[in-house]
Amino acid sequence: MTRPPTSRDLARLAGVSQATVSRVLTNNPKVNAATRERVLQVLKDANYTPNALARAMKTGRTDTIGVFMTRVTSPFHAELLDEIGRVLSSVGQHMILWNIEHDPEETVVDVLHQRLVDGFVLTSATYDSKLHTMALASGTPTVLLHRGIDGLDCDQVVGDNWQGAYDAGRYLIEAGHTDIGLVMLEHTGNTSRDRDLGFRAALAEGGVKLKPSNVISVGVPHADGHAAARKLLSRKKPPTAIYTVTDLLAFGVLDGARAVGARVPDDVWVIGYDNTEMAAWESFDLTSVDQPVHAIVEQGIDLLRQRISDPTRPTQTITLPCPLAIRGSTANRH
Amino acid sequence: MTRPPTSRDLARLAGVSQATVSRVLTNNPKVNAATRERVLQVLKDANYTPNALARAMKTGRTDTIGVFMTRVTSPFHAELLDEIGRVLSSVGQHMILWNIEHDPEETVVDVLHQRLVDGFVLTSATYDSKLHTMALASGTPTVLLHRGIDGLDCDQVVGDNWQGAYDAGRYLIEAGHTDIGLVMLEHTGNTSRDRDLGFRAALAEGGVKLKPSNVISVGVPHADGHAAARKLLSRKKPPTAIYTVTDLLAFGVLDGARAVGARVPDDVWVIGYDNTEMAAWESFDLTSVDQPVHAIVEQGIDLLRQRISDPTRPTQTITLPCPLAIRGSTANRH
DNA sequence: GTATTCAATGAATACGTATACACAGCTGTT
DNA sequence: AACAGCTGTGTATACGTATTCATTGAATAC
Repeated sequence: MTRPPTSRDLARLAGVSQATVSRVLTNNPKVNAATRERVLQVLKDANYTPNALARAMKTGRTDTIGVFMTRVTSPFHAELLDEIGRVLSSVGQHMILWNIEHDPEETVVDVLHQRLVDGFVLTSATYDSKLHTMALASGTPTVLLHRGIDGLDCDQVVGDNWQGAYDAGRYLIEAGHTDIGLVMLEHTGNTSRDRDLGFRAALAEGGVKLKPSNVISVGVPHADGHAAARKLLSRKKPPTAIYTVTDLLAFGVLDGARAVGARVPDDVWVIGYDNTEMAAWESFDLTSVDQPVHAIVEQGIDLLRQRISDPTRPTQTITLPCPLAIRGSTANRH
Repeated sequence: MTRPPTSRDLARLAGVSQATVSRVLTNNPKVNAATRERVLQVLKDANYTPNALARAMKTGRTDTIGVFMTRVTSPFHAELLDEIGRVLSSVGQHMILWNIEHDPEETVVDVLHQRLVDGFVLTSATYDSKLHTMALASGTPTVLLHRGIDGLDCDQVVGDNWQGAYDAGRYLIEAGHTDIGLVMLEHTGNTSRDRDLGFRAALAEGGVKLKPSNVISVGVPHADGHAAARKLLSRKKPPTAIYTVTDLLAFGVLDGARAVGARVPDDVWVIGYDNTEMAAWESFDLTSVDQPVHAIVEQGIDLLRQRISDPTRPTQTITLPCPLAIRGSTANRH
């Protein structure tokens, strides 16, 4: 098959007009049942599929959602992407994926005008602030998943980072820890910040002071968690618990602990954030604050689709609870 | 901006015809230099971007590549996806991503006819044999990355799995191992098979017999590697080395070893395949056969683009060497 | 000075679909 | 018997761009 058949070709075959074929395709009720049957048979025989481009040009809808991500190789991001793919597929939408680390900014901005997609999913809003600004300015329906921006007039679905962090802190306090390490991200953003503030709030409420020397700001990679742990645990009097704002950093901390000979949880407890699948691996067996990925994505895509069908509805921010998943890295002390 | 400006709008503004605007956009040389300047200025002022759909319909090219993957959350696949995104972006192509685990088969087949993409990248050819059959039958330019299919008339770029596995086996033999475990995948496919056969060939050549009870076929997940290790290592006389056909399984094996108290590499050596970033983490410190992901993707996309511009050129299969990356999980014995 | 080439541009069309509009045939009401 | 309403269908058009064709004016060649 060199050239795929068009609706006009099939109309001729079925002995009807192109318009009627189109009506059958769009389930237009104004078609005689017998005619519809006949046309459907012809379509099936020809193995016909409408040209998505032509359809999109006419209707202005592409059934495609643009997804912006960073660091696909990071465990949590991979799970997020996987879930986005699952949900979009289940509602019959395609996904165009852009990695804002690789794509030059101009490309990204251009895409907004090209009408290639019906809407945008942004998962790393804080990484590139220009992105959501441009997205909103373009008028394209947009939803922020996982990372939100306070006060932005845009649909958002995020985990309750403050609460999750607070619960983690409270858990440590109740277990009697008083010398606690905090590994946070240097770059500022809602997510990281709340995972920091909530934790501090719990400690303060429990009357535990967080020593400035116990707070370490690092970059994203595993190696940074590793370095932080070495720094914290090679002290004469190391903290008895370390909380990190991502699982990836926690994995690094666990490795760092191993490197300096500190036993987990006997010598030091470790808590991460995200509750990735890997946290359950025996190597890590990591207590972690769970992000309800499925619910975040499901509700986010739902908001997005609502906005696509009705751009005037008021924006909504949904915050979902993040329960603590307790594992061996914080086994109860005796 | 409710409706993005069209080339016709801008033509009016610039005092030229729509055709001239189009000529400027496509770098058609038959435009007066002064006119071109004037039009370009107007385009810039209006922040104009051509409608990608209309352009695609006219030219038959979408500048979009369709990528089919499975298990994005698997470390190697995530790295592969990341690299594909990087390379496509660098050549100005968009990426539509389908996860063939989530997308119903009919959807996948439909997409082939919709002309949404200029070409396909298949990264899990063996997982769903219908996919490449359909892709090729549709006449859409297609390249198989990472997983190839013997004798298929289709561009392919794969690592030399047989050689990589052979080298791994040879490395163990030369270190004096004689009781060796093999953890392979149950489902058949070129990749997994060659990673099996090459390894066996090395052992045979070295005069080492692979006990049937030392060969374990499992599924994909980490947990399966874990179970395999427990089975192998809880024997009265466990093997002194275990080779697995993926890093993910090797991570599971390392965890399993830890669970039964076997020390790595003192009691047992472990070798994986893929050389994922995680293999270098201290938790694992895994010796692994390296897959040249960057080269695979780079050359694969290159083949694909060549085929898009000239569909008649003969297909090509490129096989790239896979060197062994040696780490602590196989520290030299003394 | 006329004929011929050529550069630059506009007018018109096509890509494949969805849909507004027109119209034919039929039913049912008065 | 005439008219309004309804159903089903075809004709024509529009979406926004790229491109063929025709046209114009200028420049070159004799």
